[in-house]
Amino acid sequence: MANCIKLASDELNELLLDAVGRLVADGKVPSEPIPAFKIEIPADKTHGDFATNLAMASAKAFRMPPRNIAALICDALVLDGSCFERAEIAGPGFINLFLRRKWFSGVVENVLLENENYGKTDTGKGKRALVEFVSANPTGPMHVGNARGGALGDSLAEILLWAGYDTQREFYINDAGNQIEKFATSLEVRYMQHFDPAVEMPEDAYHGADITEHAECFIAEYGDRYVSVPSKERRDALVKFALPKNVAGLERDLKKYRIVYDNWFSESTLHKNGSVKKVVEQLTDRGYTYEQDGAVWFKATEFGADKDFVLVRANGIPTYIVPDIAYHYDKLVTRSYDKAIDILGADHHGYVPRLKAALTALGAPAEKLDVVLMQMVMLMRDGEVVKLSKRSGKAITLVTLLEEIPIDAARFFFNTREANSHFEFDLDLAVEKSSQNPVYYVQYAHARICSIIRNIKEESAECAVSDKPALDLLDKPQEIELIRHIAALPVEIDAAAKTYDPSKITKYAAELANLFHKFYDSCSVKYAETPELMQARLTLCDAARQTLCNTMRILKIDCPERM
RNA sequence: GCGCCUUUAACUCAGCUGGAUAGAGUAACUGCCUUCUAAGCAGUAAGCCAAUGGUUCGAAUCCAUUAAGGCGCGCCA
Repeated sequence: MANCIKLASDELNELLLDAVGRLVADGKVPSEPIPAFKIEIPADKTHGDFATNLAMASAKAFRMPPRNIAALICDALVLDGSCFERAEIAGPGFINLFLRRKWFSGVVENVLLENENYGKTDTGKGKRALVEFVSANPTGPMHVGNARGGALGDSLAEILLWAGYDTQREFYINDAGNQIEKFATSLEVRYMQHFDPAVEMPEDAYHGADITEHAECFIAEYGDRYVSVPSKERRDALVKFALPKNVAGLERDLKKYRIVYDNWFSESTLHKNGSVKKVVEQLTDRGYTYEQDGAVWFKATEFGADKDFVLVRANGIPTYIVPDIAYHYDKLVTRSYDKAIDILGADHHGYVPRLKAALTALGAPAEKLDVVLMQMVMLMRDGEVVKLSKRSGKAITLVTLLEEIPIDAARFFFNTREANSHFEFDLDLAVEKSSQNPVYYVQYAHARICSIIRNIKEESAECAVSDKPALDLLDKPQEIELIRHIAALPVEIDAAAKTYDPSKITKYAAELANLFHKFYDSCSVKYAETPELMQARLTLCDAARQTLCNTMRILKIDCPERM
């Protein structure tokens, strides 16, 4: 039987329910429904391995003081044959439970049995999930916000995989619509400027150097062949030339960031196969649209949104949200994912209810769409905010960022905060004093463990005194603490998957590293009192290494064996 | 004006669907390498949990109001 916190917690839940059931049967407490109660892991270790507020939560229902109820429950608890050794009453009526020594040895054995799979759960078994993230505009380079979204989305997808979901990563390419028109205009102007400097770039077009480069490459290949053709032909040629290069660039840069997508989904396919048109038609057929000032509006307020919005402009061109609706309809209905997750910037928050309203109106299961809103990244340099501006061409791009700071650091750092918190990214700190970054602390722990194992294996070939290490020799507080935390990985992964929060995993990793460093400091492996103890500790080191390595694999961070 | 997010130590942030003396990392100060990696460990100092009311056995956590900051509210995406 695999030992982990999750199973112990489940077992405790049953034991408690049994005990209360007996009390009710014996008439010691009134026959009332048992109120919801919590089983938690106390922060203070003297409060046991688990604690429950059952007695306090049921005080009202049983009309008795919490401590009296706690005493009755403790008497009625049958711990024989369970993984618990004893129960104590504490504070205002908490019941604290202590695990048996043997349980801890089981944890270590289990990690080494499961190895690179330790931590995986089957919570999402049989369910398909899609995580869409970054989906940066292909008209220009990616910015720092995309760096956060990338680290977040990619780690989240990995967490879902570990939690048992059949998960895919997807990038949505906005290769149609107004942005592409603007892209075309920008390219066209740069192209024409080469032959006639008097041509001016509109204020709202893209002024970046990348546009000029594209134009120059185009000229190198085609020369003035497109100067005197109709504008449409020229624009199409330029876009057809530059856009695939940009998309390939996105793919290449993201790969450098260790992000590889399962799907690249083109918006243009939704136009070509008629899905976009169908959205408007279907909403109209169902009577959810109306005309006003020559535009087609969707009655979003009938589906819980704050206001109606335009689907088709007076000029006959649909707004950006129509292909988005078609796209999400495709995820939820055509491809029928059980879970579709979008990672979006917080500036999209008003847009989410509208999208969902339209999906609901189309009969799609909008509740299967979960949007993780990510707050802005504030870049700080010299104590001042660095403003991001795509137009100025001077914005810090993802590529520049990754040239400045190690990828390990970036991926870890962006996942140290919840998506929902504003992120202050100190460039000076990340660049100059990168050793302060917690990622090094975690990697150092891994390298240290490897070093210990390496040393012992080199020096004493006979380090294995028996096939089955005497793991119950591990009883120092630092050893127990370490094991307890190792045992928590599967719960932590489930929690991260449930709340869509990879920062739980970075916190877990940092805590694990910390507990290892403490263990290292007080429990020598090489100079253990007996060979048996040395072997037991060596085994624990290996389990800690494996656990640390697994969390770092989730975050796609290197596990260095030497530092 | 309306909506979303934020406000906890000097700085950056945790605090899990209300629970036991409010935590961590930086920065500051003090110890610890003639033994496995000191990128480490141990310790000290540092808080009116933005403010005020409310809900109850119990609130940093839930509710209301206020204040400060960020972001939205387009026939832009």
